[in-house]
Amino acid sequence: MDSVAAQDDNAALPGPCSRWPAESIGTIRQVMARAGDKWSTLVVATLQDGPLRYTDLQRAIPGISQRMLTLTLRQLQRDGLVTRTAYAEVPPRVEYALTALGTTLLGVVLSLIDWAGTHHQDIHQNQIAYDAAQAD
Amino acid sequence: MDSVAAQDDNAALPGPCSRWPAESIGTIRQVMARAGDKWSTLVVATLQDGPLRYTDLQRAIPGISQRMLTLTLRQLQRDGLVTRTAYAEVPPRVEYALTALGTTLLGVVLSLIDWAGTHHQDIHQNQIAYDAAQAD
DNA sequence: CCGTATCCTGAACGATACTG
DNA sequence: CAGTATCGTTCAGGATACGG
Repeated sequence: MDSVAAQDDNAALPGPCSRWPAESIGTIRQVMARAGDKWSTLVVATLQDGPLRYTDLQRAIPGISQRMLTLTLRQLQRDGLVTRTAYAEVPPRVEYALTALGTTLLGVVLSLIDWAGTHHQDIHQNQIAYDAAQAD
Repeated sequence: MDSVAAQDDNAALPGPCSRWPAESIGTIRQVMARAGDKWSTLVVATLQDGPLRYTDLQRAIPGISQRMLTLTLRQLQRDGLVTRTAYAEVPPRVEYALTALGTTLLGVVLSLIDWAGTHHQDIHQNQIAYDAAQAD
């Protein structure tokens, strides 16, 4: 098992003259580590229409490795964002689903994805323009 | 300078689909690399009230290194999310500000931060419960 | 079918030193 | 003041192989 880096830096940082309340930095960072993680985001978004099995998730998310899928699911489960339900059958079946909390995150994630779809073309053009300007 | 890895994944994201259109994965990943990055997020959020100078940003964001601040600003600038304005004065002054596009991202980012503030306590409790269950 | 265990590489990041 | 250049480390994450 890899290190999971679940460190709790909710404690205040020593930085008096910050615009950001120092304690919120840790909070934001913690949330970003989950809500901003590309695999977590994709898994949450993929579960939006209902429970899915491990293999279904793997097929639904091209490019994810077994390792990262398992790791991501464990994190989400630990955070209470998804549930894992194993059915004692043959062959074995395991289903993952969003919790109520996970569903609240889904809203935010979908906003992000929506923003992506709306603006990625603009961004791409900006990048081309910027790179062209640098080439001078 | 670090590699910038500006890979080109095209195709628009049409809308919610039960399975992920493979071509949208790249798009999402690209956006996540910006909108989900902790430093980018913090910089954008810090610029919400108006333009700031390099040093101000550094003070406003505890824990960011010079290197990452510069790198993050360059990325955001390249994506057309922030502007860089240098005034030919003595001493030199450079101001960074959100573009219109950057402001649209700000909304999403603030949602994310809001979600963080609302639920991080729950998440923390879930983690404790999960860890306790594992300890058996 | 649903994972876990191990190895390994390259990218991210911080620290430090230097410049216009 | 506002960066750039370089180095060293850490670690995320892919590939692979194996177990329940």
